[in-house]
Amino acid sequence: MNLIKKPAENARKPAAKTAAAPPVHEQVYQKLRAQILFGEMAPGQAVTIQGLTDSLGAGMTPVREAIRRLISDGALMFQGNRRVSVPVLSAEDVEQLIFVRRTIEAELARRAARHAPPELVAELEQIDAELDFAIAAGDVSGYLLQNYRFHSVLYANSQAPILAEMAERLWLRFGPSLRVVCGRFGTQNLPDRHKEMLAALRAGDVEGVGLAIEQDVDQGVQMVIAVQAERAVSS
Amino acid sequence: MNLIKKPAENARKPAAKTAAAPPVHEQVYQKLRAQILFGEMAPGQAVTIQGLTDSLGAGMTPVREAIRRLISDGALMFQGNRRVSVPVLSAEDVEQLIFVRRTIEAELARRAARHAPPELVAELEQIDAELDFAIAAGDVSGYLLQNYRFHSVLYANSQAPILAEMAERLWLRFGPSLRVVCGRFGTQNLPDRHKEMLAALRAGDVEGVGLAIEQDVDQGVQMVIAVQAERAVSS
DNA sequence: AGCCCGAAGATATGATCAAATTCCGCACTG
DNA sequence: CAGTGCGGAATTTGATCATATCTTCGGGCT
Repeated sequence: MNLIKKPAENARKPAAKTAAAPPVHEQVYQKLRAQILFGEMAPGQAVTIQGLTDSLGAGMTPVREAIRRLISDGALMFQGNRRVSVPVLSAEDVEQLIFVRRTIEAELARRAARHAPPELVAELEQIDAELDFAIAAGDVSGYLLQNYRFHSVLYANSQAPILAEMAERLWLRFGPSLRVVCGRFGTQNLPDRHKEMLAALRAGDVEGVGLAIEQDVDQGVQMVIAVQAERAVSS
Repeated sequence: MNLIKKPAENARKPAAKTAAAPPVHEQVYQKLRAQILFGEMAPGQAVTIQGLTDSLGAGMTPVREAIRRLISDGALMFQGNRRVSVPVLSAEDVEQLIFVRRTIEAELARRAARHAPPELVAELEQIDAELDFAIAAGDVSGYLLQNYRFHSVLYANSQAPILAEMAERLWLRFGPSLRVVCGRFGTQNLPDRHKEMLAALRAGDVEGVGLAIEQDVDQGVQMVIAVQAERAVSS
């Protein structure tokens, strides 16, 4: 058997309730999720279980579970013959996704706007400022992170957890493509409607908030479509 | 590394390629999915891994993966302390779900209507006939199955796989509650808008098809809400 | 009532089996 | 003689299971 006894000395948990570490499969899921969401994985890239077991230092069962969840999320794709990869969005995919994103995210924005506490407005302004800073600095990762946070925080305050979760899933599908867009256009040329949205939010203009978010979604997706078109020409 | 190299004799499998059985975790997923979709599991019912490993005769790894997928689908719920159960829909849940269902399913119906081959119409008529038969016979399981098939076949022909998949997920959330509704009202009092929808489909009335499906969804959800209200009173 | 202990169940690992892709050498053809 | 395609072994990776450890829950004892 194994001669080396495994280091069990960390087994002594302090008597205080130290937030009970989340299970490994959850940690793996969150890590992979972040990697996909922020474009650390390219569309089409292959994902192997064994590769992740040692890059993340986890056993295969937790990695397996995380991958299944991400496939169900649409963040990864099962390629028939038991291979897994990061999906490449087709024009049809984008067309369907934009429909749902517009509907759901606009609704979430309206709901958040309907009872937005002042602290929420302040937090969003803070995030948007950091976003502008990242754009000015040409910091692609920072841009992707803050842009995500802006929407995510807004939706988390819409009192509609199911819709918010659906929106998060949709963002997961766009993550890899968004990174490609940034690589192509740089951060300078990525307009958003956050300022308009914040103005409407301060004014209590619920419909205006929804409209601004809808246009924001549109603009983001337009960039993806533009890059797709370029790719199609060069192929 | 392991110093003992195992011989690794290659046992050549018989050449009979008999339809390549799907992996166990997929089979388990499909079975559980069907059980939830057709109301064989009650809302609130606890689900244990070990219970499934022997009721389905599978190992725990495949069962685990199937459960994670279903949790991600919203068909099961992770109860914080490592327990898993069939979710109970709250009034807020239903309110959010109805919004998405109306939007997505109406859109799917319109897309299917836009290029519906005659065979599709025939197939839907066939299914609707079987549905009526199940209603007349008071066959709850048959009703749930055929009602699901009616929508599922329609959406599968909408040339929008991503939207169709989202619709399937939404149906999974309603499955357990629908069974409860049938138990409460019987099959006799479950009106649908399938006849109107088929008429519009035959007439090529795209908007009419969308409207009929929207009303069909509404009616189904109204029943769920009604039962919820009853429960709330009795609690 | 509070505490301890045992049982049931969940999490995680590593081993083992199976499949698929890759790679390499060989023969065949132009 | 060189290039090309084919077949099979070797390697890589996925799938499944058996097992060990840890958590949580509930019952019984003080």
